[in-house]
Amino acid sequence: MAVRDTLDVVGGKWKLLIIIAISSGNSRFREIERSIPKISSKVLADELKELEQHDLIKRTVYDASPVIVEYTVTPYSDTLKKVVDSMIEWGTNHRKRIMGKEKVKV
Amino acid sequence: MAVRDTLDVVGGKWKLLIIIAISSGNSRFREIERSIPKISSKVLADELKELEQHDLIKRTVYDASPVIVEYTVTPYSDTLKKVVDSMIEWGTNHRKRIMGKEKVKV
DNA sequence: CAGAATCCTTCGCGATACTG
DNA sequence: CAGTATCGCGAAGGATTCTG
Repeated sequence: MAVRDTLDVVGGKWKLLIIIAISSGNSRFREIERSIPKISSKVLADELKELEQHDLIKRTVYDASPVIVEYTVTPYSDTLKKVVDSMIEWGTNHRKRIMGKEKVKV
Repeated sequence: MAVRDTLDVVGGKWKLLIIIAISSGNSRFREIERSIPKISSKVLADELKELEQHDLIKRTVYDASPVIVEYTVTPYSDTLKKVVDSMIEWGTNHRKRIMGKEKVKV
C-alpha cells in the first residue's frame, strides 16, 4: 500500500517537522534543534542522516574554523509539499474543532 | 505547530491504514484485521478506540446473537481525504523513483 | 558549533491465550 | 465473532558527556 511507503519514509515523530524547519530557513544544526521543541541532538542527528539518505535534505560542509555545516532541502523534498500542506490545513482545522467542542462536550 | 497536531491524531503506524481499510468497505472487526497485514487484534482494538474518541470512526453494535459490531468512517474523517490522497500519491511516486533509480525526475 | 558515544527509560507494538 | 488479558521484546526516544 502506497500510504505505507510514505509512512516508512516520512512517518514517525520528527521527520516532517525537520523538513519544515529546514525549509523555513533554519540551516544550521543548532538552529534546527532550537526551532523544534523537545528534540534532542541525538535524535536530530539520526533523523538528518535518514532524510539525507532519502534525498530529502542535503548536507554541505564548509571548510571554515570552526567548521560550518548547512542543511538545505532538496528539490525532491518539494514533492512533499502537498502532504505537508494538507497536514497543516487539517491540523489547523482540527484544533479549531477541538477548541469549539470543549465548552460543550463533557 | 499544526503538523504536530495532525501527527498526534493520525500519526503512528496504523491509524491511517485503518481509516483507509474501513472506508474501503471493511466494517467488521475481523475484516479490518484481515485487510491490514501484520496488525494484531490488540493493536487494532486499541487504535479503533482512539479513532472513535477522535470522531474519525463510528462503532455500532447490533443486538444479534452473536453480537454484530460495525465500524464506519464518520463525515469528519472525510476531511482527511486530502492528507490520505497526497500520501498515496507521494508514496506511489516515491516507489517508482526508488525502482527507477533517478529515472523519475522531479 | 556539530555532532558522536554511551547509557538508560519509555512504550508502541507484537505473540499468545482466553472470554462472552 | 469481537474483542480482553498478559507478558514482554525491541526500538524509538531521552539525558549526559565528550570530542574536533
